[in-house]
Amino acid sequence: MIGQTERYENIINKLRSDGFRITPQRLSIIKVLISDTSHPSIERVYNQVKTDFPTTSLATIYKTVAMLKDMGELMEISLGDGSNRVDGYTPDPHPHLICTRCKKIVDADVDEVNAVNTALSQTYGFKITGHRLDFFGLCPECQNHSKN
Amino acid sequence: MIGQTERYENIINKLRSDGFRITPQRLSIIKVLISDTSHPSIERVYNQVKTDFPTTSLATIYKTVAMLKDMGELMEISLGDGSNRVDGYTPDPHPHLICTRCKKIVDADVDEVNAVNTALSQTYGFKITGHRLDFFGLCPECQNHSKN
DNA sequence: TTTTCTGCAAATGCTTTGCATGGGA
DNA sequence: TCCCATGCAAAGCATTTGCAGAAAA
Repeated sequence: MIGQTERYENIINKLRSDGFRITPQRLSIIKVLISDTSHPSIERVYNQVKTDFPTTSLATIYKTVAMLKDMGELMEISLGDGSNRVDGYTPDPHPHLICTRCKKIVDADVDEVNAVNTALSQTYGFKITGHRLDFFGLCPECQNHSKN
Repeated sequence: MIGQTERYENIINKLRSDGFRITPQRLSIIKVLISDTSHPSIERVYNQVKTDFPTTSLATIYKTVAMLKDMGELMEISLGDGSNRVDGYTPDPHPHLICTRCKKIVDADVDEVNAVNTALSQTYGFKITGHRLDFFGLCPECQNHSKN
């Protein structure tokens, strides 16, 4: 796991070498994405960026997120109910634990995932390039006061 | 794994005991869903049902699919690109292998998934009630003629 | 100066909803 | 008969697109 500052520099350099322009909006969006560990919605990213750039539009957020996604710098997480979230904090694939009550999303990291990956490649002949592993359930907090 | 006929009966009985009415449209939709192994889109289900009931509306398909989803009889699979598919063939959670080139979806079944499940519960304290495991990559066929 | 990016607004596409009619129970 | 279900059309909503002006290189 590399530091945030280094990661930020890397992304900027990649943008530059890919011929993309470095705009203040993009810098702001990248900053928010790599520092927000809460798996924010696009709307939430938008609101955070707007504190820097009040004139920023939602469309720009969408475009930049799509660009970074193409570059492999972030993942999209789709909740069960149709809504989407962005995970730019850790670009490497990893499972998510999604609390169906409070909608909290926790990054999980267990070795067994690699075993599944290997087993699937060998059994089905797929060349796996990515995965989305979402586990739905109740987080420890919600297991207690979940009388509803 | 139970037979299709038995599964069909089970769903009908469950509908009845839950106070839902048995309509020819519902029967037709259920038949299509539990027999179609291709992980069809809603649109595809719609077209198949229309051969039985030409007057069927998309809205009815959506409503029935939502009902069956609530009953736990089917899953929704979200492809990377925003489009959704329905998996009503096997109601038990299982990983999907999604080919990003030809959009084929393969049901996978590997023991290692249970190990991941257990590890997550123990490590993070979540009470896991469901999961959606999508692996993206290239199927064996597309690995060959994928020069594009 | 050239070309890309931004931001607005309109368009899109999937899904849901309201409501009058039809049809199970 | 009573209500739920259907099907149409309209509404909703998140996301995408077109385009004129702004800004990076």
